[in-house]
Amino acid sequence: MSSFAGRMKEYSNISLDRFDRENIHARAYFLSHCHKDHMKGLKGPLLKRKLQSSRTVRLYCSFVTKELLLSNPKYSFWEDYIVPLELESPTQISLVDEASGEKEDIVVTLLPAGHCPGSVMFLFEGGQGNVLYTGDFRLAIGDASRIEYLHSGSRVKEIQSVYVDSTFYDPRFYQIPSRDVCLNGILELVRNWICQSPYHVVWLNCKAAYGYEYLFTNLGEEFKTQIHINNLAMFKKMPEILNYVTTENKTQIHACRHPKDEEFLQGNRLPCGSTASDGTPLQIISIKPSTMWFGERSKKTNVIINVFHVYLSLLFNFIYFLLTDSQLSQSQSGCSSSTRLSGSQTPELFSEETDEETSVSSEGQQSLSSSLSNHMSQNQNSPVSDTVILQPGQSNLIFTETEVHQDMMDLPDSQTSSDFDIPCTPESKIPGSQELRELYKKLASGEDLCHCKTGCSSTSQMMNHNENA
DNA sequence: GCGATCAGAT
DNA sequence: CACATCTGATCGC
Repeated sequence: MSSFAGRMKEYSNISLDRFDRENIHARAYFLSHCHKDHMKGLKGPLLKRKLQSSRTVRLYCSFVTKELLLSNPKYSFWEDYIVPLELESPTQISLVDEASGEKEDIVVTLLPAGHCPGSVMFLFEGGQGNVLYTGDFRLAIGDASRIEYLHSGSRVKEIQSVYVDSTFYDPRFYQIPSRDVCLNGILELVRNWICQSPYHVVWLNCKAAYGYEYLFTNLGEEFKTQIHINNLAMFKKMPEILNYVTTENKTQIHACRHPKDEEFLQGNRLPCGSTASDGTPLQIISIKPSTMWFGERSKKTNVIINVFHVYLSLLFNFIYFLLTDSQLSQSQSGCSSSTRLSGSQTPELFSEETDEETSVSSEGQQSLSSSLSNHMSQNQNSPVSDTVILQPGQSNLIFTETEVHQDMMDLPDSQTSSDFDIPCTPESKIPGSQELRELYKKLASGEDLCHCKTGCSSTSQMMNHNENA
């Protein structure tokens, strides 16, 4: 769950993905995507009243997010207060204090985040520098380098702070399979199941509101069918999705939901209630698309497939791309800067120093060697800082998820602080701190990293077959 | 009767 | 315990 309080230090009079408490008084609201844990407060009466009394405050999001939001009647009061923005189209926004008339202009650019339909990252440019808020995102290697608005000419823009989804900021999530690998695995699995008889059906156990659409469209296209879902309202203006979904239940592929869907499955029934008309019991394979391939121990789910988030090695790649390269271009272009890169050009991410003062974003000069592991430990009875500076210069990395894992760099040799074990991705291993160190050095030296194994088509790599299934 | 918060669940 | 929710109990207005 997102633990981000809603405000960024550079532009503190706007709120993102949080709309409760103090955020109500922001001069503008930004919604990165339409998942509930990023919408806290968004249907609250306090916010509703604020909208009616303000002449200037608006909610900014993508067109698709607006459509998804308004398809839920609980949010229909937003209709007149949403300003949808095109992707990759810098837009100037005036942030007005209605009491004093004081005004600040910023330019915002929406960048596709690859997390679910309509999901974006926000790039803000203004008097307090360039700031990137990623929301939840799932990019592949190389994607960031293709985003025009992260560049200025041939160089990467200097980014003051990155507010980043850190859900999988943990060595145990070093590798998770790519979307393509997952999709191909599902296609193969579904093909081998539904070809057996008309009574062999597939149930996709989709927990979140959005994010499975690429599954629906690909399955629909591959098997020339539609996928049964509970209702179509949210996709009514998205024909490219609507073509592949239906509310009629005569299909072999279902993604329907019911509060008691587990009970339905016990009785060989789908959550939509459908059974074979001639009384033949359905053979149901249940597939759970989730980032958490290990979370289901209840015998109910046959196969778990992962979706949604970026994973650690890619996160490093992304952060490296943003932070180091912009610093590099800064020094190369001779811009005024107090920054100097060390000889190796390798940030001391894994320094053993214990200088606490480097942890929080202080003004002015910062140490070249702020330690990541320091920020992971709860010494001095203080809460874990969600700000980590891992870069020479002024760039900050700020996590927006629940908590930063305590034992980030402590595996596997000195496994002391972990209260529980998370199984590794099937057939991948946990990288030790030495391996991570080397990975980071490779990233810093600009080596191209590709994690595709040759011939990695095996579905077993991504699927966790439950023995009781 | 609604919202906020929390425990418990998948 | 993590995902992204959803449901139900309890408390306060």
